[in-house]
Amino acid sequence: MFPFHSQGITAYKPFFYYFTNHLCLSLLVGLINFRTDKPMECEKRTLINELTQGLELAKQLGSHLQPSSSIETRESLVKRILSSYDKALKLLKCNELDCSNGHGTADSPPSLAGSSPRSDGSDRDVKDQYQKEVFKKRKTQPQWTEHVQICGGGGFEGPLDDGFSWRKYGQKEILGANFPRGYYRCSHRHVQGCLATKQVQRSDEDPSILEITYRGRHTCAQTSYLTAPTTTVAPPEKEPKKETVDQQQKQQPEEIMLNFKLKTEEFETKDQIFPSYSFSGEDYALPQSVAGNAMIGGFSPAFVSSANSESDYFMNRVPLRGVESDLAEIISDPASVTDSPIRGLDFSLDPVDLDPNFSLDALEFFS
DNA sequence: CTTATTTGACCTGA
DNA sequence: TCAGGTCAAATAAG
Repeated sequence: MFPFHSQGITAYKPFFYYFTNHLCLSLLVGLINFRTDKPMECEKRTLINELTQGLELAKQLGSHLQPSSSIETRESLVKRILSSYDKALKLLKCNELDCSNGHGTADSPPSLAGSSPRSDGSDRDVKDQYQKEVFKKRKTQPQWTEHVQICGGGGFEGPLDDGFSWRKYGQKEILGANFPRGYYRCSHRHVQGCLATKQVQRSDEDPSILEITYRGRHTCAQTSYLTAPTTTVAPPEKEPKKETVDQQQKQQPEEIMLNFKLKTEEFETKDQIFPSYSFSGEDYALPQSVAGNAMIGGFSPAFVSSANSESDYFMNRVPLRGVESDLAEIISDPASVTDSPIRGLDFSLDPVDLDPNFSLDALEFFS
């Protein structure tokens, strides 16, 4: 899979520099253009964390260049680096798509207030129309898959607490799969018409790996963004202990490793991902503030805990029965009224002319 | 009582 | 026709 497998350490070194130079830089170009709108802080932090972790892992990779280091170790590091940068790229790419499509494009569902389920007449028509709209959108929504490996033990709440508020709406046995697939949608669907969904399925090959397929971007005003402190303590486990796959994942682990894979958002050319910038790569230094955000094991503590903070916990309690109560929640949340409901990243990817000797010290930009 | 999850039925697209 | 995705009544949990 990797060039150093067959050609040894010497062939591997350029590969390492390839990571540290080109990958980091192309992503940082996006970050440099990052506007600092407050609601974006969480995603910005996530992006920085991903890049920071990538850099740290690349450093580790550099220290494993000795022949004594195992290929497995190096391969693991490379995978994790790819994971970090893929995720960062995803954030950048998604935002770019959102910008080009216009932000508030999420259609709110037709009002379902007062319509009884599966009733006949016009209510049924409206409902069918909405459902068709959902199916239609499903095909056009961006889709990507994360592979999350869970290891260790502890209170990690896993992909169900990825900073967004999800509600499980179904579980299905999948043909040929050993484990059922769980279906989740954004808790704010009925309030704000957010059509983001995700599917969680345990891998057949390695049950410790969860394949999480996200569909659609959140167009809702996730209150976690508004209230997320940078460091919080997770509230006590509130989830019931049940024997479903998705429940089990919550009781696993405090350390996870992300194996992020883009499925549908392919980049057209390598140059898009790896522009031909060059700089002296090895001698980079992270500013303290950035390094302080470095993740341990995959998720930024800030990001993971943001959805678990006490304030968030209650802010995320979205009444799900009845539009009236949903509206009441919006009204009671000033930010929902005054802020744009769109929480997508808001930065540009305009081309930037870079000094060929550009150094990663430019990270100070973000401190 | 309120809210979240479960689960069988229904719907859609291939 | 069937597999996958979604809905919503029933049920569980707090």
